[in-house]
Amino acid sequence: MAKIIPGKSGSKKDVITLKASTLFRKKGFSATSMRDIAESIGVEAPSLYNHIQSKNEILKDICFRIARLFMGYLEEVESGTQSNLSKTESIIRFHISLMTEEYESVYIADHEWKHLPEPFLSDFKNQRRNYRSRLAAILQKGIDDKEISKVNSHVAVLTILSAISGMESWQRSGKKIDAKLLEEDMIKILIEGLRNK
Amino acid sequence: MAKIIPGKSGSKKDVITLKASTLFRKKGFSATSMRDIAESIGVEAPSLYNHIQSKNEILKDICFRIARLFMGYLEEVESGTQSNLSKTESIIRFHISLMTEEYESVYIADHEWKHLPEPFLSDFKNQRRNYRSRLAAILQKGIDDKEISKVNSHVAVLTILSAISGMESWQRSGKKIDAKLLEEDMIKILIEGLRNK
DNA sequence: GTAAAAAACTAATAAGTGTTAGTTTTGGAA
DNA sequence: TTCCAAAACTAACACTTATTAGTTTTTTAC
Repeated sequence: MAKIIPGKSGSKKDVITLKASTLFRKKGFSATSMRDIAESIGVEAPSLYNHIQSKNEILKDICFRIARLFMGYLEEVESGTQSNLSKTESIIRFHISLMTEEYESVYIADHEWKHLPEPFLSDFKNQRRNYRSRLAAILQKGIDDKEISKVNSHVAVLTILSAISGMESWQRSGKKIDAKLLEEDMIKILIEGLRNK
Repeated sequence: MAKIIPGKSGSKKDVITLKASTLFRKKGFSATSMRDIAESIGVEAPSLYNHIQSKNEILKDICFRIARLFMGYLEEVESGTQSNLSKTESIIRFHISLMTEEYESVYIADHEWKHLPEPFLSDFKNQRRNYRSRLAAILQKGIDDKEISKVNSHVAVLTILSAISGMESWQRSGKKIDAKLLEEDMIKILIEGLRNK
């Protein structure tokens, strides 16, 4: 009866992914059923299978799209010529902006990836590890140049990424704080915390 | 056949809660079945109901115990006479130490509370909000005293709590970094990021 | 050693899971 | 109008879910 109408979002698969993202973020991947997703679109559950292969595929698509975005930007920054502290700031800003623009997907890639089936789980974890150690390498260079204060670079990466990832709890909570202010204050705390004095 | 043997942990209910915590953290609350919990103890699922009321009760116990610990420490600090930056540091240190000592439970209280059934969900969210705004109040006083740099206090709270909450991903990853080093470096970044210059 | 209480067991329930099969409806092109 | 493919539908599958009922085993207390 009802029909999946692709909006500006693109294909019907995209509509499903979008609606599923909202639910995965709100209730978690495991607690979200295919019937939940179908209902939020206004369709019966089996109809979804005309457009997707499985529930897992939706999760996989979300996680790897986000991973690709982050990895792409990291590569851009790596080949740049700015100082390492400034490279770090660029990456933090990218994380924050992606978090504000696509926080449902970013949240899922951050918190629900553990439900990926193999071999995607291993692949994702590798990409994650790779990303973090390359970010740590940038920080380490900054530390060696005495531009960044002497801390364990992996701890610094952890601190940065976690701080940003927690933005989602603000995103949900009704935007009492202006997005730009949030970004600037968070940058201030993190960058001043890292800067060598 | 097998029997639930209460170790040093206390009652049999405590054993169940402990084993459940490990699974809830590893697989998530929804993806963990009562059979999973039972198996990890070496017992059949229905036997668990001699000691607990429901799966939800386990989650409730975990979340509220952690909430009580944090709230208790906050009250202690609030009534202290140290500077506000130093109060903040105490609280950060408490968070970090609880995270290293009881990271499974802390992780669950941090990430799985959304699966609490009403009215516990509302109660928990209220406590959470209350805790955060009281922590923000401490920071605000520090800002007014020009001891802490001028940032939005709620953003600062968010940054601090999220940074610490991310420690769990290190906890899991095989402790390559020494716990004390992690604590000191994280404190360094956060406190130097907050200190007024 | 025996009685009572605690805690395990098996069997079963009703509801929910992702997904498939087979069928009907829909929308666009000829 | 007719035809065809896309995409919806209903019915059903095999399985898993939390939990209950009823029973047997184990532990505790005397």
